[in-house]
Amino acid sequence: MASLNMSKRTRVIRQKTAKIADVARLAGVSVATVSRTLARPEVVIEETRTRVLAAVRDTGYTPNISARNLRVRKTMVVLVAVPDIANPFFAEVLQGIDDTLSAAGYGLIIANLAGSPEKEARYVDLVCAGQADGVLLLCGHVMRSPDRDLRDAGVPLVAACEYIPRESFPQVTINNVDTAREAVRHLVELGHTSIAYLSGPNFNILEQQRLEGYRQALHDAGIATDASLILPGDFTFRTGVEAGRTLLALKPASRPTALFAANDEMAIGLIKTARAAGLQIPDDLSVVGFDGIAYADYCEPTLTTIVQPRRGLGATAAAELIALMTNGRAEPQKDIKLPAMLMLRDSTRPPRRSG
Amino acid sequence: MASLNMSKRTRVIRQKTAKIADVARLAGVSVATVSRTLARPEVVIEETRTRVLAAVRDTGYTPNISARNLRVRKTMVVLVAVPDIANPFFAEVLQGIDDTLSAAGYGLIIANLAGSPEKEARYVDLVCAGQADGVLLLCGHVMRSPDRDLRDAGVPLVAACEYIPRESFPQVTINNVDTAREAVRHLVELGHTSIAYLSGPNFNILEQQRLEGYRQALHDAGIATDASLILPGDFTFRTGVEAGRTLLALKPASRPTALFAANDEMAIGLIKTARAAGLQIPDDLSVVGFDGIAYADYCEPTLTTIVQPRRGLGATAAAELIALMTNGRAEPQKDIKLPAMLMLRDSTRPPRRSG
DNA sequence: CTGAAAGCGCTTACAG
DNA sequence: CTGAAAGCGCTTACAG
Repeated sequence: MASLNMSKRTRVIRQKTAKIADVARLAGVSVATVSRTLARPEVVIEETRTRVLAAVRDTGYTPNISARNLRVRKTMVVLVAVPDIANPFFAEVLQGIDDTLSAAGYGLIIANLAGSPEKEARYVDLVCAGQADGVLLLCGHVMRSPDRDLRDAGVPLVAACEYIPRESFPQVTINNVDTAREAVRHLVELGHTSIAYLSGPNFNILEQQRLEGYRQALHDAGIATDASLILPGDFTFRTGVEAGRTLLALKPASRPTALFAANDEMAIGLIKTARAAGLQIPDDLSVVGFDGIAYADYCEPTLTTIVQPRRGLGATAAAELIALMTNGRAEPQKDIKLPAMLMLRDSTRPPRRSG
Repeated sequence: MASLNMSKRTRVIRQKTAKIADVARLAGVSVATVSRTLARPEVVIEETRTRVLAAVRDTGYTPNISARNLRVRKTMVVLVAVPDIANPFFAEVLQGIDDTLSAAGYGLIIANLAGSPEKEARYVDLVCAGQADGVLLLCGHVMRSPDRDLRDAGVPLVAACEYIPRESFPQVTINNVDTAREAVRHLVELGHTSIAYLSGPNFNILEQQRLEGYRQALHDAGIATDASLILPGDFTFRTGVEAGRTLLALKPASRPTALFAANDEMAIGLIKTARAAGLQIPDDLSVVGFDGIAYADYCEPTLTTIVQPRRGLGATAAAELIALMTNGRAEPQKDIKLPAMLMLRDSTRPPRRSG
């Protein structure tokens, strides 16, 4: 019994990992040579290289990264600040980031801000302590802690998705104004003249830009903006449902024939509510969303929307950051816009009594 | 002009960060005392502590984590292996993990396996190189590289969501068999006797368990399993749509009156297809899903489904791992089951010609 | 092409 | 209660 226990225990003991000195001893060379062989094999003569590589294999050696990092003052880690990791939109952007970063040998620390200043502060401190070589900001602001600002950390910063005004680091976004304008123009071209807007939260830059695009498109078409057609929302399904109720409460005659929602989730909530009350989509109401989440293609009717290049946004931002971390020097201000696409589906058509 | 350039450049220079020796000098103590003051303040007399803390503040000192890790042989990092980071299901589990881990001071490296053996191997090597203190497996298997197995890394492992058979580390899951059985029993109790099953991929453990639950429930009810009512799927919306078509191709008389889908996405795809062809849900066909994704509450009709405690799964698994990393010793085999809940919504009701 | 040695920034017995 | 010193595992000028 006792011996059985013992054998169970021994399995748990951490295997002592080989260090560079072990490899050197086995290969009969100095640690410097082992290090060189691994870093720049071409600088070592073939015979040595063969011996070292064999010793590496036999010992199962992998370099201790903490030690290397301490020595070269790099971490090979990038911090990615996301507002909410559970949001599928960011999950796909993260995929693009992860692909690019991990291919270049970088690790990824995900800072899920989740609206918590404490978490944000902790992550700022982490970066200031030199735990990351660069930061990718998907959160629409430069992170802060009570007594520090991420800009003081001395590592490159790149923003993506949510543009941060008045900053000099590279930013990778879509043109929200123009794209929103295109979405609304689509409704105008179908013959709609009474077009509502379902907004995001006022303070949000994406909301501000999409609202601006809506305004411009109406202006282009010579349609006056009607403040009563701007419905408040906050990007959640729930506020989409509420906006649907607001719309239903209007007299049919004064009801808009089309609506542009600042994101898909709200659009889908609104459609669901409107249909439940007997409104036909798109016959009675055309709806355009924004984002291109997977569900926009699953719902009933499928949603006409602006599809953002999510993986592309992530991958491009990551590539920018890698360039910065590698060059060590900040580039001149760089503002990269990626194309977004209006995806026509079943939720839009000309108004019933058009022309 | 030149001087303007110069000043722009200097802003970019990395601020030299204070090290422990700087603090020690300023406070007039040894580095050992600074280290102690930070690690165990009570062990230092008040006057010293005050001086050290002031010096820390004045220099803006934060410990270099690579150096500390090298010294104490810890990383304070946990690797989380997820099959697909873009899957909202895992995103929410990740939230629970992140909450628990970051509260305990651990960082999070997300290994997005994405079906790539190369990535998997890279992450295994990373852990074997001592870059993480523990690993959370959400991927249903113990990670491997061509020449290594994660079990050899010598760090604690904990699995969650997808049970891994024949392993001795803690696992945190729901009881898929019993829960699936409960879902099907609900259909039986409504009076259904012809109940189809829309499956996941055969090799997947979750699929196997849910299928088993389906079988048991039918057996409990004295209903013979009909192989023709088991429709193939792979957890994607697309295969849900295909299964919907298969169902529609059947003669109405031989069509099942209810269906249990191994996950929500397939259920929603199937419902959409069935409705488009004129089938009434739930009148002509009752549908139960599995998972409780957000969209199950948005779609039309809302989906009766098994809601998994996603954050709870993540948080519990993280807590287990922390315990293991802290104790340093493996616990006896631990199999934690969290309760999942059948959420009744609008997609189920008694069959038309019941009784 | 290779080795000896310094040093990255910390923590922790060991003395005192 | 505090300090001097060793050492964590690497990389990289500097010689030769």
